[in-house]
Amino acid sequence: MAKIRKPQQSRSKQTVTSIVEAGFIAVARDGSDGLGTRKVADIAGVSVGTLYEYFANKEEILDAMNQQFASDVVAMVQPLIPELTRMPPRDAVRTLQFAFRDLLQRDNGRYLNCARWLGRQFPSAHVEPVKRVLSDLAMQYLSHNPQYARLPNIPVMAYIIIQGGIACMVSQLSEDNPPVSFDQLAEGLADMVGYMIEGGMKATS
Amino acid sequence: MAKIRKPQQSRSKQTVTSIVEAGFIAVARDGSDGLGTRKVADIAGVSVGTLYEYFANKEEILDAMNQQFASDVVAMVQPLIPELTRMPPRDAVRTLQFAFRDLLQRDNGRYLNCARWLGRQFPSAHVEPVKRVLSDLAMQYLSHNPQYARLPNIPVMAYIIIQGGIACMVSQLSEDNPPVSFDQLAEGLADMVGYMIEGGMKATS
Amino acid sequence: MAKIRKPQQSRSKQTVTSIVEAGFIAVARDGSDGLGTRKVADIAGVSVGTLYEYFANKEEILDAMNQQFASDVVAMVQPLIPELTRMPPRDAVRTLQFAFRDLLQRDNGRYLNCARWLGRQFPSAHVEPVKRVLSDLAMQYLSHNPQYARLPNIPVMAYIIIQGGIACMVSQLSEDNPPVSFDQLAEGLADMVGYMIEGGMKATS
Amino acid sequence: MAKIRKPQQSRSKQTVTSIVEAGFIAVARDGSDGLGTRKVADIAGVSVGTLYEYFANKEEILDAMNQQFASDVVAMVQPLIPELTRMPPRDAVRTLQFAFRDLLQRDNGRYLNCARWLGRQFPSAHVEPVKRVLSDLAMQYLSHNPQYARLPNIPVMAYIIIQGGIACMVSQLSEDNPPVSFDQLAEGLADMVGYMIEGGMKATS
DNA sequence: CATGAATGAGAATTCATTCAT
DNA sequence: AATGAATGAATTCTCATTCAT
Repeated sequence: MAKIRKPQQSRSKQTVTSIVEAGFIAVARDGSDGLGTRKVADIAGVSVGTLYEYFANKEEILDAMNQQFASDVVAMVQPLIPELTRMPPRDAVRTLQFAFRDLLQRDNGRYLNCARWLGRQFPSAHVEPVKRVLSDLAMQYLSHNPQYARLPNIPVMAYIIIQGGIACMVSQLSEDNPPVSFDQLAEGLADMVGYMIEGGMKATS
Repeated sequence: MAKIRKPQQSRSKQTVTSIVEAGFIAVARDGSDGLGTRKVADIAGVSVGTLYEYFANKEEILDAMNQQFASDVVAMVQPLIPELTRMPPRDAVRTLQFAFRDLLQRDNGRYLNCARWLGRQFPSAHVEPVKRVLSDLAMQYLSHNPQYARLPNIPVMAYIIIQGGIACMVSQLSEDNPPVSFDQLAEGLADMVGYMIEGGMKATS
Repeated sequence: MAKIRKPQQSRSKQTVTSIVEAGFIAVARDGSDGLGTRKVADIAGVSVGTLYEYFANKEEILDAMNQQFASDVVAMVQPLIPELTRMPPRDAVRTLQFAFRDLLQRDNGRYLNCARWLGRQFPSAHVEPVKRVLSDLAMQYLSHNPQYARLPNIPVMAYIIIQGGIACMVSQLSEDNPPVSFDQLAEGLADMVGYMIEGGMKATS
Repeated sequence: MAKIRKPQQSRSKQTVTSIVEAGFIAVARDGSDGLGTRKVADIAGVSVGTLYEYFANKEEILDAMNQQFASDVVAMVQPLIPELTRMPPRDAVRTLQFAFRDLLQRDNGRYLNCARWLGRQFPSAHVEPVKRVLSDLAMQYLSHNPQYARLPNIPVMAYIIIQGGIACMVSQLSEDNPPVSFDQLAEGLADMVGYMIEGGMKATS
């Protein structure tokens, strides 16, 4: 039953890390077919057996990758919150986008490739912390800028901006000949949020 | 080498159709694992051998599915254009969204499931006609509503609306407990476009 | 679901046969480790894939072997019944034992090796027909020799003779230097049954 | 090469014991798949490394289990001999059977499970001492009851009774719905021996 | 002495593709 | 044209055994 060992020595902790690492490299290299256990083990420089010492199956590797992504997102957003809350919406959106792009492109586009190839099976679980930090950001932003609190449909608009915004960024960054540059996209999204807020404010005034 | 026959007789054409059909059914039933050649052949009611008479490999079936999707999109949008061009932006966006939802959900969510499970490998090729018809729609809309032609950044905004909008819809329709209803989403996107246009118009006036 | 094809062409029926055949050969050659899918496929002269066309898994091959054994036992006992019922008990037991030995040693000890190596997992299922034919034999013997019907404990004695007798034969035939010869064993068992009947008859007279 | 230590200290002896113990527990729990080195080591509460300090390989653990079984049989039979030699045959057989059943069922059916799952590979070696004690029993019985010494075929009959009797007991105790109870079986075997002796005596008188 | 991380050959099973009929 | 039997490389996962610490 309790067959998977939690790493107890520092050597084994390193092994776990290198396997997850290898998972990212494999996806980056070979797309959605890259997550073969053999391939991952090879890249990690360990044997298949070792891989299975720490992960019950293929799935769990993907889970670990997810988890790492989620915590990296949190680690990126969290410290930005104070800064963002002091910006006007447009600037905040722009700033967040560039930060997000950097995250997506970090380590040879590690996360970008996952989003690209693994689609829906990538952010399968572990999205909770991400939702929490984004929700936290929204809350703090509103309490620092209470004038926006009377905007209508905040949850819906947030859903659109987040889901749509991320999709746009992933799409743009993945395309070989993107019809719009990332800067244009960022500016566009910022404008869009700006207009939306201005429009929404007027509508409820 | 030139082994794949182009179907020239009606029976053959029917076979090809049923294979592509089977592809959709398979994905709907078994997700991303559904596209096994055996499974598809079984569902189509033909033998594996027959399948390979018409498709050189697995890939080509997916291609054909893509192609059908693309032409269905075109077939859906094309006839709507005259109607849409006569609507105010908000209504046009809303109408388009509902039409798109119907398309995604047609035949037991055939296309929705493809977008859901096959991710980026689904709209791999054959997007050209889709781009063309959307671009056509935009052109015609602008020539019927010339006042919007001076909006800034139309291509960028279109990119955002289309990529982001589709992603939002697919996401919303795929979720088990979506945090926002489809109607709310449609209204939100419509508002967003509305605000954007109003804002953009003012900015350039 | 219905993935395993029932052989429809004569070629495939031959394939199934040769796979089961190979199962027996493999066990005879390599003991309990012989039932590897690869090994069996090799011996059968087919590829692993082909093996899995007809058997869902390893288990099913063993099942088929069982089934064949069971039907061979029935085919051996059935036609002997008329003859056996006309013999005195001692002779009947002896005759049956030699028939059984021949069956166990047929085809290079095919069944003997299975009993030897696979132990309890061999006669896992499909024993029903065997039980039926033995019970049939007993019935017919008693109705032809009604004087024995008043023997006490017939079911218990039958259990002992059958289970014990088979175990003795398998054991004797498997040993490299058996302490008793098969003929001695046969004679001994026959005597034992004889004494038992005589004793039992006297006890109830 | 001479790597395996003979346990010389009491702690080591305890370790060896607990490993063999674990072997029995593992088989009882998981059947023939239970004898994995990992599993045994876990149950024994030692590491795999330690296991290999005392046993060169899996085989040797099984050997040790065999050996223990053999010595337990001897330890059970030996002290019964004086008592048994003073009983009439029927009682002696019955007594021995119940003693044997107790041994098979001891410690949650430890030995019964081994006989059940490991089949022929269980009493692989180390049967010599068992044979010796049984032969000793027979000798002593005959010298205390010399009237039976003129029975014909004593070795053959003994073979049948022992091999057949054990098989019957293991079979009966292993079955979920045994067609005969253990008591019936014991009585039946006792009767059988009784009849055999009576018959045999008469035959040679 | 003891540990447990690491190994890697090998097992079962799948699946895209080919080919004889 | 159509069939479906056959293929075999590739994949996931296991387990007896070794070895550095």
